[in-house]
Amino acid sequence: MTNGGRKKATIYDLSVLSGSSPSTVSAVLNGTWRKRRIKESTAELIRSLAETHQYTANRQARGLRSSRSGLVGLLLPVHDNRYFSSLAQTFEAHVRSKGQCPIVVSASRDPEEERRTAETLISYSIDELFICGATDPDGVHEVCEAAGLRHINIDLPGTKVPSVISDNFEGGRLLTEAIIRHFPAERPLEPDDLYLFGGRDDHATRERIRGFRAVKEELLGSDPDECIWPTGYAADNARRAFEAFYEQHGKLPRGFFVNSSINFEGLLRFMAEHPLENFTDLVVGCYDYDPFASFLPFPVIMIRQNIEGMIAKAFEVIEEPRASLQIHMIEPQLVPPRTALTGPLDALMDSEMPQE
Amino acid sequence: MTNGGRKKATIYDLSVLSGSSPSTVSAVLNGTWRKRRIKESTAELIRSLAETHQYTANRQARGLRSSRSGLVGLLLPVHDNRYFSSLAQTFEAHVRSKGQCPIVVSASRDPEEERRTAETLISYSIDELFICGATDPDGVHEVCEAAGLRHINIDLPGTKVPSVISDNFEGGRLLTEAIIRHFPAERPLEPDDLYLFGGRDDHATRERIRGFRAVKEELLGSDPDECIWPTGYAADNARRAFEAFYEQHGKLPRGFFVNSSINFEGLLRFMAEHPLENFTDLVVGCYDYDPFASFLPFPVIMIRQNIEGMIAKAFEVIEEPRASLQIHMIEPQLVPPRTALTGPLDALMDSEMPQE
DNA sequence: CTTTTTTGCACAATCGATGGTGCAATGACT
DNA sequence: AGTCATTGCACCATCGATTGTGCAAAAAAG
Repeated sequence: MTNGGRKKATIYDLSVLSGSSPSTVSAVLNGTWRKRRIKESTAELIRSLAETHQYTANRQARGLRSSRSGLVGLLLPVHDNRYFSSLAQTFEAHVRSKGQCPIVVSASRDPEEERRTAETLISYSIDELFICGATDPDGVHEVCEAAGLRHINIDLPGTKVPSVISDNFEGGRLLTEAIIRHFPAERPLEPDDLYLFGGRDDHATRERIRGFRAVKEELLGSDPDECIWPTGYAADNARRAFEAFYEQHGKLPRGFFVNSSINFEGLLRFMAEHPLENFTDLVVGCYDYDPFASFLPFPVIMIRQNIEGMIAKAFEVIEEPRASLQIHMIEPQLVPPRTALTGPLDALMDSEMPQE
Repeated sequence: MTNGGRKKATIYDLSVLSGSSPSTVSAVLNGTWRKRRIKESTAELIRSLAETHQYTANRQARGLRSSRSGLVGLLLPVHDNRYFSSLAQTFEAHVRSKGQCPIVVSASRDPEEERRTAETLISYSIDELFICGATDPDGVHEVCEAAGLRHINIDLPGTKVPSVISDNFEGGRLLTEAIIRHFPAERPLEPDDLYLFGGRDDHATRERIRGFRAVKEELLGSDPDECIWPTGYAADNARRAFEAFYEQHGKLPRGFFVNSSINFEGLLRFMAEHPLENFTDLVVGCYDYDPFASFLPFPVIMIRQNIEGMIAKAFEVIEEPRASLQIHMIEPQLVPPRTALTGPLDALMDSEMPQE
């Protein structure tokens, strides 16, 4: 270690070593030195000193002075789910490619927590905030607005700044239609055989339900209200809903529209406690994609939201100086059963060679 | 908005408004005011002003002064995977409960990227770093050491600071034994029917292989070298390995030990291109737990690493002033097929009530 | 009514980097 | 030789919060 082992070198250290002033050192190391007419040889000297002393700028100091931090925040409902973790992965790649540092935090779908978390991020002077799947996007907006922080909504729209979301109506339609058509013509699905479980009273769920009902009306001719069970996003709430249904009817519906992979986990929990034979005439549609779920022993039709598309669009829109207050819809994709799609990891993994 | 809409209030603003000095304001708002013998009524006044002006401390300024930031880092290989995203979720909860801000970043299992990422985090003066699944933990250690940053290894051990890892040998044994015993006595598994796929030359893989081989030797009497295929962690590498095997043998092995859920995705990719009938006499063991994988149409035995246990232990050890250079092993758990376990989300979701 | 103690707070340096401004030294030009 | 422009850099205030120190005013003690 060139360094004694402890404290990091500062521009003042390098200033002493190089015989230049701190401002010169600063200019050399942050790239503004040409503008300041620093001699090439001076710059060279300082750069080499920085190198040997492993200098890295203290970003808190820089951020304090410039009131920017190089941090870009992503506010998620939760981490532990393939949809949001893929979002995080993709977000990270985008932020890194701009030379900034991603900071991904979850707020449990709790409006209060969302605001507090945004406050915290703001106190670190983050440069931008991507608000994903927030229960109260406009609440978070106020916090950002008050701090003059650029932000954008993803996945669930707000009314104060632009949003980039999945086309949930169309996705709901696609998925519902695919479920219905998956049943053979000789044993067609009845209207009261197709239920929607999960989700809550948010924009995404409402739109999916709208698509669901439209297609049911269109293809099955009717659309009973009792086929909609919004159980919230917790897996265990969904499980209880399935249990309740099973108690009531002695069986499950033949067709399911499950509103998210988390709700789908509730179905697994139900299934773990009931014999497999009960699920031979079952088609599940899930609004989310998970590779393992796609291969379950009954037909699972999934919707994969276009994560790369949404993130890319969001970065595009957030850079626009005067973006119009608009909801950008990104088309999701229908995934037939037994399909293994590639994800954001596949872009990374090239570098990883088998050992030995 | 009490605030005009723009710049955040500072202690100087409050100092003017309250008629006290900035240092008094600071002391009141950071809790050290009793030590400084500030009058209760003064404190009260300042607190109420802070409230109405929505004051929040600028953490870059605080961090600069105190050379602490309140940020705690978690360095992951990747986000997009249930194991690591559960880790992130659990880590977040722990950090939050200490009143600090979690910052989770991934480094793609690339040693160079790992060091750079650690450097970046250090430049933000993070207070602690949890190094999870790093390809080169000791490389990251050097960076941390040079900056005087407390750190600890998780999941993959290093040699310079304490590590908290899964007991991979025991987990490997458990999983291998469960795979073997899952075959009925009348059609027992032959030694060359049980293969291990995935992983690379890291501590975890080596230990799992050691467990695998020990159990094979013990229960099946022999343990051919060609049954070990370390393909790296990329899904597509694993897929190619399965294809290659299939080419070569015209079938898959009857028993699989798959080294991670990411490798398991490679198996799915393989299966998507081959008829389902090929997989009737197949038992898969996977070193990772994923609820959907557990319900696949063939027996899937999984290992769930004790994430909560590992994180809790890591926080405990990292707080110890002079922790001994030790590898703490946390026992993983064998998960039989068709099991839906609860995860870190279940602790959160209570607050989420079904709507309507 | 002094002297001592306690109370309550203000002052000022500091953390590390940034960027506007000023000024000496050098070279160019008449 | 004298004027002017250019080069190359140093100086200093600043960002917002923290913290050691000092010192008046009030209270207690004598």
